[in-house]
Amino acid sequence: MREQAPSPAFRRAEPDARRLSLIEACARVLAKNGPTGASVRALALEAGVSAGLVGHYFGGVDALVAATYDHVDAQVAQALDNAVAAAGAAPQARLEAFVTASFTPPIADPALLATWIAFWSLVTTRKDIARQHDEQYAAYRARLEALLGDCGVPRGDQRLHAIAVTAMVDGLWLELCLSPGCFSAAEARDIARRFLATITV
Amino acid sequence: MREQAPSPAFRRAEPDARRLSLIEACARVLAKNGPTGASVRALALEAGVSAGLVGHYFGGVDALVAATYDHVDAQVAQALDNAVAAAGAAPQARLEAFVTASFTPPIADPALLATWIAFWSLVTTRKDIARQHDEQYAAYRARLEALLGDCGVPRGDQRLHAIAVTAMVDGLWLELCLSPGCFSAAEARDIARRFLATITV
DNA sequence: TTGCTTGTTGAACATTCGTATAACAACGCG
DNA sequence: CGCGTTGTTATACGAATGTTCAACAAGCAA
Repeated sequence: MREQAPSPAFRRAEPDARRLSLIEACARVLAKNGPTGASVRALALEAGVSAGLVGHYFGGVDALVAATYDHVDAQVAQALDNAVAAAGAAPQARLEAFVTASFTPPIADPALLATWIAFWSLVTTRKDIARQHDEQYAAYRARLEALLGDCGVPRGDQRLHAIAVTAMVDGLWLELCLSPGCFSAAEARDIARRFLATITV
Repeated sequence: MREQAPSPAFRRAEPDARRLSLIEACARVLAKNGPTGASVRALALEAGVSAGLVGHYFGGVDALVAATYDHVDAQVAQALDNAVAAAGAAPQARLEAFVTASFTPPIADPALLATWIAFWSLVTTRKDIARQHDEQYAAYRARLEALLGDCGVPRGDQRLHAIAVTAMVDGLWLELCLSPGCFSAAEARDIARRFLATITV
């Protein structure tokens, strides 16, 4: 009878896997305790690792928050693409699906908002993060412009209309997360649909 | 020859005046260093008082941030009212002035955004602050509903239209502060004006 | 002037923070 | 099997944090 195999005190992980677990832990901590509670130690505890690893992989909390934003943004983009794909081939339906998906559970989630707010709070202070924000925001608008183009919106009008639609969606999404009782997701969808109708007619 | 009059080591202030100086200091610190840099000591240093006073008047940073939000929000409301008053008597012009004023310097200011973000970061965590947010947001929408009503928008449509306009303004204002290079304040005004035209026609 | 009230300070406290570093151990490789 | 690499931990350290509290002094009243 052998002694019980000594369970490893820790396991090595693929760098990407470890990074991901820290990113997911960061999202959870931000959602639960807000930016104030996102200390190196709290993040490491949530991820089940030692505090040193945060510095080892990201060098600081700010970079981890930026990486978390990037990761969550990619998930949102994926969800939006799925919604568009599920909408079929009609350009109007695809555009509408893209826009209204922001008010459906995977995306309209106060937990996501926490990551967004933590990221926004860094935009003013750090120039590199401001650039990251510009890029990811431009990518969102570019996808929207393409969908608008498919609906027959002239190229010259696409930019401003994309800015308008983005603003509308962001504003509705923000308020839907901040005070869910004020209006419903269905109402947000209605508002967005009516606004799109004024553009793509 | 008398000795130099000993300059007071500190001066007593009216409670309200002291509170106000702390609030203004909080707004400056938030704009400069973000929510992370808004510690009790940093705030007291900026206000030129000892750290103990923050606790004495507000009990903590959170309450001070909430008071700062309240103060800045009142200033914004004042600026909006001024814009409406300066627009004359025509309901359409008054509504347009109310909406587009958000994209003009006193309001469209990244320094203001810092206070907003710090406040938003507390909404999810603290219930009392969530209530404060709901109230101030409802007040904004109520003013907007009144202006919409003056423009002939039926009472039954006012609520949803006010939500829509608020979302549009918030989204444009947010993005204008976060990445000022993406589009101009004049373009934001154009977008808002066109959207209002689809409502009040 | 004298005394009282209380706004204000400054120091002390226990925590918590970020970071650096030495020791450790998991895992691939020979 | 044993070795070396390096991901990981644990510890330690100084700095910064929030909070408390006794002592002080500004300003008013008598």
